[in-house]
Amino acid sequence: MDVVVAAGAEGVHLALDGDAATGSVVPAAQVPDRVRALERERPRWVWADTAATYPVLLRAGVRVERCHDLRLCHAILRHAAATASSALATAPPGPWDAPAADGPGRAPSLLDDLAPAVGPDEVLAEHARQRAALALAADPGRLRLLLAAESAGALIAAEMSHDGLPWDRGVHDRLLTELLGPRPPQGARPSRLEALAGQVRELLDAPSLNPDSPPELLRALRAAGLDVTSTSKWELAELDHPVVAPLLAYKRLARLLSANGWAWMDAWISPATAGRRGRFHPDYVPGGVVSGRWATRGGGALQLPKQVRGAVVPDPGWKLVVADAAQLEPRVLAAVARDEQMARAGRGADLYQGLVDAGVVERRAHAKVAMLGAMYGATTGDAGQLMPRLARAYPRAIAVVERAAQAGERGGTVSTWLGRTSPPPPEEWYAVQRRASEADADEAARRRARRHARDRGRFTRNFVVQGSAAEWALCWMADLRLRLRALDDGAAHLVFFLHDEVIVHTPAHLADDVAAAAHEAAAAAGRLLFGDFPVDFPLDVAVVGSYADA
DNA sequence: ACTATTGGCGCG
DNA sequence: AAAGCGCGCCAATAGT
Repeated sequence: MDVVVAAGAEGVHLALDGDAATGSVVPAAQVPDRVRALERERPRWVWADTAATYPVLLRAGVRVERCHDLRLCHAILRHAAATASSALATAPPGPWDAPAADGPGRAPSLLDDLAPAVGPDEVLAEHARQRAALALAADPGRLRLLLAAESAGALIAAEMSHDGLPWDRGVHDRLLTELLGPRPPQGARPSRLEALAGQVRELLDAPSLNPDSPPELLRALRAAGLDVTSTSKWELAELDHPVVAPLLAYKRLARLLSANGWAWMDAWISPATAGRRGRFHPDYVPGGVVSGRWATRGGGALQLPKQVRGAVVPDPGWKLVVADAAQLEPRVLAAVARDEQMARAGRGADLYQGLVDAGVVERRAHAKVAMLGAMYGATTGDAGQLMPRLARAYPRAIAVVERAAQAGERGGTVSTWLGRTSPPPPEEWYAVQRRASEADADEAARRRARRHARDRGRFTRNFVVQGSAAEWALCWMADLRLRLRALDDGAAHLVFFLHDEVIVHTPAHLADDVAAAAHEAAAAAGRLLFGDFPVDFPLDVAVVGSYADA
């Protein structure tokens, strides 16, 4: 059963089975109670924008099992090759093509969230357009699954933002103090950082140098006789000079301070209360990356450095279950390509070791660099050298990424396993190609065009793998969420997601059940996407009292 | 004084 | 200065 939810001038419309005639209009304040009551029938909630609507329900203590997010699904169907001829895809841009509005904090009420342009009639119309577009697809099952997974992801993102990642401010402060020195007054450098800056100035004989300024630092390095073209740590690490060690230490600590220092803690970590740690509330953006990966807005949740993960600590009596999928992308590639040989290499817990055992490469490190090179489009270095051996051992898998790269180089699009289609190149890209193919094009123009073409090829090559892996991860997480809801009293809940890794916050006595659920969900996601194709998705799972111990 | 870009680096 | 993809964020700097 579908229940369509849409805000109108007189109240919020709730229509059963997409039929406006059977619907009712209720004041916004009563919506959470009505949703709670209807949820007992386990409907699929159809609404314009989970990020706008669901936080309101969550704040009222209401959770739902399933939804269909029209905005996210519109974006997929609008660009999918499989629905390219639909009315939805061929219409001029409309309200559904607007980017996601701001995050969870923006929504004072259901009524205010949904612009009149997307009133009840328009919501019903869009739902109908999406059904019509799906009906047109040659293989609608996959797209249907993608839309369900994307929508489930939207629910999870809102729930995780609402619940927050448990965070111990005391541990965080101790970490910072040990590494940087005590918290300084506003604007001042912490003592340890200031000491390192002093050493750098001394060793470079540059008494007024600001080491945070790349141009200044580069000039000082060159004045000291060092042959560098940038101030990046890769280049600095090559040098043999006493300034290298303190400078790299400075950069590392300066980064920690600016990205995840005390100011960040004050801005992003809510205070602890009795028996409960503080919380980090990231603002996730499902579908925020073209490949289907999530992005975040503010807080940098997807870049939490290993340095501060010790501050992620469960509430007293609770545990963190940290689960990540081992070598997800190559396994997904094997499945997408139906490459049984490569899937066989991944039968154990370590696909890279599997390549060694199969005699494809001598060392595990080579297997890793070769696989990454195949998926990212490496042409030089170790990765480039190893490509022919990989292609000989796994021709089907390599053919998939090569075909994707060729499509991109020609300016075409590619699609993931479930049918998310890559964006076409920007107009500028075509202009560059046209210029190079004119009769009087010079060598520079042709080189430029070839470089653009290869850049595009690497993007589409990676898109099919990264995007299909993102689909597996969404299915995994959605399945795990349902298992957690069914577990005991439903207390265990997802608190973090990072592309191929999740963290569940759980009462300690349920931790083993949660770990088992994570494994079961991984197997279920593999079957859901790839049927009986024999590919494994093993997890590394740890039950810990700190994220640093995972 | 303000906004946009750049260099650099964190994560997968 | 990364080789080889995808992001977001910060401080400094360039541009207006």
